[in-house]
Amino acid sequence: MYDHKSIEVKWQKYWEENNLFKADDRNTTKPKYYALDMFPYPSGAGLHVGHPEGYTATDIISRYKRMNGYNVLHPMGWDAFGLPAENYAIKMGTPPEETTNKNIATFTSQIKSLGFSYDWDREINTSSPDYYKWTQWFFLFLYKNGLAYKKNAPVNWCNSCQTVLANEQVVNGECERCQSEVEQKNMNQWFFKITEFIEDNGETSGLISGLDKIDWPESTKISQRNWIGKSEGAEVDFKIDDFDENMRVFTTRPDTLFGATYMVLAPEHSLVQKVTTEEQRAEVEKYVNETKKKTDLQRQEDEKEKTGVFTGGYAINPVNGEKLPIWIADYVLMGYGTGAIMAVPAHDERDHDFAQKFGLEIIDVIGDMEDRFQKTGGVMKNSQFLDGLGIDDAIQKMIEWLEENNCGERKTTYRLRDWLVSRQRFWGAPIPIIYCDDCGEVPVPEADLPVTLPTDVDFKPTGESPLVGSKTFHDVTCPKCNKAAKCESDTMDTFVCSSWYYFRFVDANNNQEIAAKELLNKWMPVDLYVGGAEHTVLHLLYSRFFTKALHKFGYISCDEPFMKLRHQGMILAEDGRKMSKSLGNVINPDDVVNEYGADTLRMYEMFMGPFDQSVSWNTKGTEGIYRFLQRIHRLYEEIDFTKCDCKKGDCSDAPKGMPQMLHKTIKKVTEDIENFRFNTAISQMMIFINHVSKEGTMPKPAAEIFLKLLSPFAPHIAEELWEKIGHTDSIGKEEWPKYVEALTIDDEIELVIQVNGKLRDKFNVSKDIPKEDAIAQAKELEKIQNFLEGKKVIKEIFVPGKLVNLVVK
RNA sequence: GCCGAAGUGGCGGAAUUGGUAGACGCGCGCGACUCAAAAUCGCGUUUCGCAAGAAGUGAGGGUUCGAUUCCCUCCUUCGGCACCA
Repeated sequence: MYDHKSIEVKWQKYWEENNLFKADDRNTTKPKYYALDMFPYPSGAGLHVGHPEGYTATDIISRYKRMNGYNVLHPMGWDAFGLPAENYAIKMGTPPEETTNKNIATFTSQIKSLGFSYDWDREINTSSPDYYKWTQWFFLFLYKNGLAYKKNAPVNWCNSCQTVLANEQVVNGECERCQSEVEQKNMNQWFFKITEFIEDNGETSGLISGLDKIDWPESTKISQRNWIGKSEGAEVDFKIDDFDENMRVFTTRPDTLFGATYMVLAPEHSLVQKVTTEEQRAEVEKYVNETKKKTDLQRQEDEKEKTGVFTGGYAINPVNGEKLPIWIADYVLMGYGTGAIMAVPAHDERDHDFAQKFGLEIIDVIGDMEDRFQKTGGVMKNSQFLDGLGIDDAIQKMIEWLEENNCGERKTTYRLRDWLVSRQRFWGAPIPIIYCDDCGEVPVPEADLPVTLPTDVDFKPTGESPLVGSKTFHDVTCPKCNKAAKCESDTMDTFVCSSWYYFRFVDANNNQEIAAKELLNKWMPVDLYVGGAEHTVLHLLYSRFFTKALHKFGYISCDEPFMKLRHQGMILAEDGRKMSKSLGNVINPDDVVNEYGADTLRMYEMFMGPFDQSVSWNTKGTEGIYRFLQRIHRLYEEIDFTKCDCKKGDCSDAPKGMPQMLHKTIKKVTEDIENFRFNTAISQMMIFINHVSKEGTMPKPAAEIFLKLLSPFAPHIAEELWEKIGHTDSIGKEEWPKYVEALTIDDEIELVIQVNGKLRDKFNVSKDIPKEDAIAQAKELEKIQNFLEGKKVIKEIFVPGKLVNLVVK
């Protein structure tokens, strides 16, 4: 009987006691393989069935790679800082540390019950001082190299969470966490200079070009490129009429400069006051104030209808001296380009809408276009020295002209801004900076790290970090002059902690350095990284930035962290909706493990559908897998190997199609694992077992090979049956089976006969049948003759080993 | 609006250097075993049709001896971005 409970406990214990999954730091002969999961946030809800999907995939690969002779690093840890634990503290008074540790304990036992081959000696927890000491070290590393700086800046402020958010955490003008409206607020905040690495930086490949050398889903790369948002064009100076001052604009279409008919400033632009005339002042101020009150969300709601006000001022077009009225409008954003534009209503859709609404002039400067707003096709007109040129040539010529005449220059602009990392929260890594009245901003000396979180804290949010209220934390002495000073009271965005954790795994217990250099160079980069697609921009972009920073300053030799990336699809509830507590449709992995076992859960999640696709859970499907495992178990109990009469280890002399079935299975499973097609690997194993059941016999070598193929997917039952058929050591130590290509091809094939491309008949024949014989035999067939009657065969097509197609008329 | 992914039986899905559409699993039907049930095993299961046969991979066209696969037009769903000049 297949007793999954006792089997799974038995082998998990065996693996642990025999230290089977330790990555070997000292081995120099085996090639290394670093297989990494996105480490989870240990939430109070416990493990979700979505977690083991990715974990099973990396576990299959890890076990497979070990059997192929690799030295595998496969670690797990906890992304443990974050708001939920702190919010719980606010509500219930329980310290976040306590909540977090409790959740970690739950996650640990849940994950361990699934039999993943993690090297638990390297377990990390971002909220432990042993870890965040190095997060703080990383901050100082960036600071010392000019990549971390403080500035007063308008920031996204969530009034409900009482903290600043990164641009990436603002979704539709709302806080991604609590969905309350996000306000703009000026605050003094820490930033990381991610923009330094957009383009190649010395020897270090940039965030854009680096994408070309990594094996990631194309859609993820495109998202990253879009997020970076590179635009090439020019900045152009327009003289302001009556003032000795320039208004600088950014444009990607300098070719359309002769078509500019008005100018627009963002309402927050510093020139607004200056250019506004007395007659227009009241109206302008009213508009500016209205805009200030509007949140991003409201601005988006108004998207359809353009609004704006004429300032009364004029600017001079540098190419033709035209006087252009200067307007203010909120469709021009202060945060992008220069916060000012030249408007070309003939060739920009937004400017066109605006000009139509306010009756402004529209001058066409490109003819023969399919779409006037597209940058394709067309010939310049009404543009003096550009007339007759194509758009691309005109852009180049105009930029040259601007540069020669000192009124503009070539310019590339990016959407990506520097990363704002300050958070006014408690449950995060404290920023290791001290403010001294005499010495100013002083980094905490490395020897004094970690700056630990205090315990005398009131968690109620005040708009300042709860750390401000802690006497023990806040009051310190200046490391330079020893006078009384204040410690920075903000903590770091939790994304900082999770952007470098994969470096820590290579040397997780080192208390001298972030990780020993030789181990960084031994294990990095990560060979395979698996996790949800929701981290497409944030986490992955930040991690790449950190890697590039370390590379640039000589700490590591790779400049991309994750060579191969795969996303798992989402697992939906049986009803096709997202699993959620409120809908009551959540599947708890513990229940599945309890009822059917870890092997069933693992295999079912791999069998559900293509790995990267969302699929609905189906309880009947888990039963199907359970039945499959029971069937295997029964087969191995009942089968009598003494009946097997083949002598060779690869079963090439076994009877009844067994060699082909076996070698096809080895080939299919091997290739499917390599290509992340776990669902079809499993179906091939089912085909194999169906075949064997039908035959009622299986040669022993085939039985052994099959268990090896099964072992990465369902390791517990594989170990158990491996023992049952007489082995004393772990199946994980075996070598991965090899297939013989010639044995994967059946001697006899089913030759398909088509008439006019339609299947009419088929017959079994040797795979090597020559064309003439095949066609002659096909024509003999009764069914085929019926179709040929009274007609003429005008063409005969033969695909060796596959089909004959007779074209008749 | 833009970018991306995807549309195949009752369901999840398989098959793409163009070559038997529906592998494998679920569900369902029939049968065997059983006093009975469960489990298990066997057979069947795209639709219409008694059959021969016909239709069929979101819709419509095209290329081809042959298209789920390639090309064009369109529709739908999901995911991401969103006044980025």
